[in-house]
Amino acid sequence: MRKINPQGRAQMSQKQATVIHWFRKGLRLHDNPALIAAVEKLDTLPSAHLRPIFILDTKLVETYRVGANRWRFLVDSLADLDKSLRSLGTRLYVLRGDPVSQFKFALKNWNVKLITYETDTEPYARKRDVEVFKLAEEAGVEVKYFFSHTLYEPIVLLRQNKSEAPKTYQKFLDVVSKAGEPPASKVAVTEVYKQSPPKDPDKDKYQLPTLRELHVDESKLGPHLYPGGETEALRRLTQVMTRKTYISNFEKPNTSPNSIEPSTTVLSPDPNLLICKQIDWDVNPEYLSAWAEGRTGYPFIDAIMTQLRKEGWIHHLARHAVACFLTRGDLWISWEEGQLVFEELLLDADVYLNAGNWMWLSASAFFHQYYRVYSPIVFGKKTDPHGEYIRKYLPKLAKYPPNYIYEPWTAPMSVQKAAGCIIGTDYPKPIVDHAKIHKVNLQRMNAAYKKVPSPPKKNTPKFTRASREDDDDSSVPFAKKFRSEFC
DNA sequence: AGCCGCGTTGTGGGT
DNA sequence: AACCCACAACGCGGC
Repeated sequence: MRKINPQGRAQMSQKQATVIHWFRKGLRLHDNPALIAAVEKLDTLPSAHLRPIFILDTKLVETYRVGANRWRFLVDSLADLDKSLRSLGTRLYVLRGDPVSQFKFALKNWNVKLITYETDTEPYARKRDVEVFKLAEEAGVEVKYFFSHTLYEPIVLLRQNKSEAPKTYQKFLDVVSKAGEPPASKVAVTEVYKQSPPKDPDKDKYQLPTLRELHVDESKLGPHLYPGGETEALRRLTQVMTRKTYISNFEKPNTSPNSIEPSTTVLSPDPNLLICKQIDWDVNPEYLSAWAEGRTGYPFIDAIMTQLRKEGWIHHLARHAVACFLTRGDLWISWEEGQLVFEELLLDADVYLNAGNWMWLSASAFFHQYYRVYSPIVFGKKTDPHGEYIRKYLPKLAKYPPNYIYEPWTAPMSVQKAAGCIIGTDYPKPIVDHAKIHKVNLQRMNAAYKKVPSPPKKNTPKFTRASREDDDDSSVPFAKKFRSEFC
């Protein structure tokens, strides 16, 4: 007669197969290929248990600077996700601790058959995922990951660009245009178990986090304008999509102050990916105020700055001319000073467009042909040879003949007297000699561009160039392929 | 969405 | 008719 001992029975129940879907960023049921893959796996494993998990990295909670509102957004999102999962006969299991330890525990105790997740390209996530992947590999457990956080697989785009991130807008467009159509979105998961759900062995464990647990100082919470969660997000999306005028005008953001929050991915603060060239700009309050107040002695520049100050709008090429003059062209003052003046004076100032355009024009980012220097004398002549624009905004110079109006300091004294405007008395002499200073500045730009940026920290996961053989998925073991892309 | 100097080519008037 | 010459227009490379 065989003895049945309770321990053995417990052991038997632990043998129930488990499929893990690891939620990280994509806290949603719709358009979630990794969740779909997890659910599909259940078909081949009768009575298997799905564990949708979220790991609260407690060390991160203690050290990562996240505001109260953002923590609340996460708590909201997880609660909404849990609610949706419960309606499908499952739930969210919130594990606590470092992800590697949590997976060690799970792999040891849950008879895991498959782990699925959505890829995350942030450095912290890549390092974490590589470690978890190794653990799973050692345990002989299959892992499936999917690119669904971004429209395209970043690795594929990188490969198309020789494994380098595009740093100009044109390059970015080129790369995307060769990538073809992004994959179609996936329908929401609406069913998990075909039969009645297996019993939850951890009914009272792995509960949702609370604000208190996350040390949220509730006095720092702002009004609850944007609750987190898939349900609320879809509601807002649906609502926006009914506003046809808003949508059709969205490409012209200058008409709409209430735009959707911009993505911050392009301006990542990661110090290893510094986008902005670090240039040794001068601090020169005299030059700065002369520029801002339209008394540089260059009529074309001063006329533009006068129009800006008086009327609040200047043509975009005029913006180019004065931005170049302030920064790399002549005065060698930081674009951030110019940004502040434009922000103060431009009726159409948009903080992101303004900052981006100043970086562009100063050749600090996106645009790098720094030897393309606008002349404060000849640039305006091409479209206004008689200087009518200058006459309008600088009436002191209105009587200068066309051949002197762009550089009145070259006019003979007789001409200056006849025009009723003595240079150096009635209108300033040029504060810099453009012909000389722009050459000096070219050398300074040259030096700034030659300066090697500080090397990336060691151990930072880095995209490496994949060899041609790796393109054939079937010939390369999954783990090797994964490492070649993520380690 | 630069500017300059240089060389080449084209043009028109004059000898 | 053939040639000279000044000048404009254009393309290119370097910064």
